Amino acid sequence: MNRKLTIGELASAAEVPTSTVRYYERAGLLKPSGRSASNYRLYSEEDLERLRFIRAAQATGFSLEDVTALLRPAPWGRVQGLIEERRSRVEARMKGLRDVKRVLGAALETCHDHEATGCCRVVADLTAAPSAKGSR
Amino acid sequence: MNRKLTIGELASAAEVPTSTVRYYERAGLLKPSGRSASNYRLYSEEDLERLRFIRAAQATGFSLEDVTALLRPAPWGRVQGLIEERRSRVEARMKGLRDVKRVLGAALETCHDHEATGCCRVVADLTAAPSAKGSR
DNA sequence: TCGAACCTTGAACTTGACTTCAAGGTGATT
DNA sequence: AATCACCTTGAAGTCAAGTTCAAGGTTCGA
Repeated sequence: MNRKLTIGELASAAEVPTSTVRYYERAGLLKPSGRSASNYRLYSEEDLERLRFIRAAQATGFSLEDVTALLRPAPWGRVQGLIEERRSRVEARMKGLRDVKRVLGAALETCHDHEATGCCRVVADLTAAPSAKGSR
Repeated sequence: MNRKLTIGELASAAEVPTSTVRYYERAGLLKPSGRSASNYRLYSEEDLERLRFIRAAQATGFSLEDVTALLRPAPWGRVQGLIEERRSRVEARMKGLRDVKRVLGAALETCHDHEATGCCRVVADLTAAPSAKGSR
């Protein structure tokens, strides 16, 4: 039990190419927890979870540098602040996504409205400018 | 009223460099709605909204190609399907973000727990592997 | 009428995130 | 003992998304 994975096993479990895993290692994001007698990289289940986290964070718009910061162990005391900061960045992204979703929903309605015209120029009202209003 | 904006005005309203605006034009994402007598680009409020949308979508992990697709007017009939597809991509990102958020929350707790150790290795339990569970 | 702060184009450069290549070693099967 | 699918390293190549550069034209306040 608790078997170690080779790079290929890890990679296919997380659905990333092995080349990417090696790249993440170069980038300091994911080090194998060991090496086999024949110098093969060996990874633990935690490494797999870490890799999955990297991909999840990245897929939602964080750069690898961001992810590095997200994953970096920090001396207690700073941790709380860091996490708060990280959470607020996530919040900001969520807001962005909600905007995008709203636009898509609105688009659907609008399209439906003038279905007759045969065409629809999505996205008329959008992110609702946060400041500087006056016209209209 | 309904004044047209120069590229600089547009850019500062949306907080992007003018070079980026020109780049988006090259990329086919945002064309000025007109030109001045002296060949300056001129943009409408709608262009500004479009630009803001581009940035919002992009900030949440969509590539410019994705955004192009999101914004492309489509013949009615295909629109509905396209929007559904786009919405599901947004949903996927939201889910990813929720995972990241959860991890950060968990991290905070964990840190708090062994505050005494002086250090915290964030992210032990993560995206909760969708399949292949058995250990632990 | 001058200078500062804008605008134009095209082309070259940069950065992040990978991918591909070359030249080999390893390990399981036949 | 061979073959094939894995693994190793280092270096080079690629692609998206900008940024920067060079060489000029424009607009506006002093």
